[in-house]
Amino acid sequence: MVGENIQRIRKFQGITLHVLSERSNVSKAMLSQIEADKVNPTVATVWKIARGLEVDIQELLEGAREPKRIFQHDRFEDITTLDTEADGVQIHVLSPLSMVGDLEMYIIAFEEGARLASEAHFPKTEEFLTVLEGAVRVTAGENSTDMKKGDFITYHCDIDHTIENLGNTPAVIHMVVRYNAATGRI
Amino acid sequence: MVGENIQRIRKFQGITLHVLSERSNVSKAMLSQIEADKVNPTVATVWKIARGLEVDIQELLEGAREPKRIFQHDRFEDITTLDTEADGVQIHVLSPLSMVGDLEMYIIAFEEGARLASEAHFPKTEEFLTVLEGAVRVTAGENSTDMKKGDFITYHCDIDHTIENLGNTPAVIHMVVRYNAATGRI
DNA sequence: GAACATAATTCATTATAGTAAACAATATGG
DNA sequence: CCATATTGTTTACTATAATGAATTATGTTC
Repeated sequence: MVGENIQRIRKFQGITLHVLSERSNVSKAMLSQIEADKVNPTVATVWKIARGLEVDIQELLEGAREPKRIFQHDRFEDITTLDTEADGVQIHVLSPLSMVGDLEMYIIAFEEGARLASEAHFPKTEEFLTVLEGAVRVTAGENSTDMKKGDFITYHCDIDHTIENLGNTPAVIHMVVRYNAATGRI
Repeated sequence: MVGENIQRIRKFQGITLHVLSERSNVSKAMLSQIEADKVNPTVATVWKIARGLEVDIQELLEGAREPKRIFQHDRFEDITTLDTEADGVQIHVLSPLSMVGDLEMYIIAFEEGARLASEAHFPKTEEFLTVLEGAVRVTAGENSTDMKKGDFITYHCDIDHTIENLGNTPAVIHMVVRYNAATGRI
């Protein structure tokens, strides 16, 4: 997976293994083997390659998931049994009452460990979430994503979803909820 | 650096090297050496550790990384977003290109004295502005309002309008623009 | 402070990441 | 065609990542 990303970016930039080797100080033999997924590079090597390609290391690691990711069952149970509804979560409604059911905007603050669980909204409802401070984990269905300050995510929320602050500092997010009342939008 | 992050998160979770070793399938000897920065782990090993800690691998590799933007509709997919800067105004586009002309979201940073002037948008276009840091003055037509951190305003912007930072500190706002394209929506 | 338990570090060994150099494959030109 | 670069792969070797077992440190309880 890492190899595919490296090769894709290298080919896109139109540079050879030799050039990338010079720019990254990684031998072209190693680059060849990494791209062919024959070896298991160290983080230091991937760092060098990322610098040589002038991309962020996450660009190279994206999609590089471990084959089998299993949910830790004990932890999952812990989370589901917590009854922290609006406990440690402060919701600040920005949008006026006239917009309820249309387009709603909030500032939401999470204390350490706080979580906000939402049941499925009406069909085609979308949420737009921007992290203003700290970090949160957003889980919608089976998908789960960790986000930091400055990160943005949008997702359909016609399934149950949760937002939780796993860090050791308060987290603040900006949330926009749009209720797509049978609009013909994409 | 990776070692520091791993140890910090492990200590925060209150688990031992032995437990993390079981959860990650990485020997505690290796974990010890990685935390002490005595070795140079492979990405596969760091992946296993990240899974054991239930964090994203970027959490472990990060020093200070650029904010990442995620666009998730039904599944995770990447988007391209634009960043423009001119005259002390930095515009950070959050929403994906697929939403242009529909619902757009931005983080906009103003240096001291900077101002952003917008011509009239299409009819019935609305803007929703939240001040995240500092203070700004919003002028639409003859109306003018001063806003500070935490304030929220919504206004129709089918006339020229400007946003300016009159203070002596940088200002940051969150902006939502909705183009009401003759929809039957309220 | 001896005895016990638990946590983290070192030690000895194996597996493999990483390199330089040789090799193979693909052009480009005369 | 042959010669000569240019690009990517394979080989031979060295450095070191990774492991399990032994060792040292850190508590706890009697």
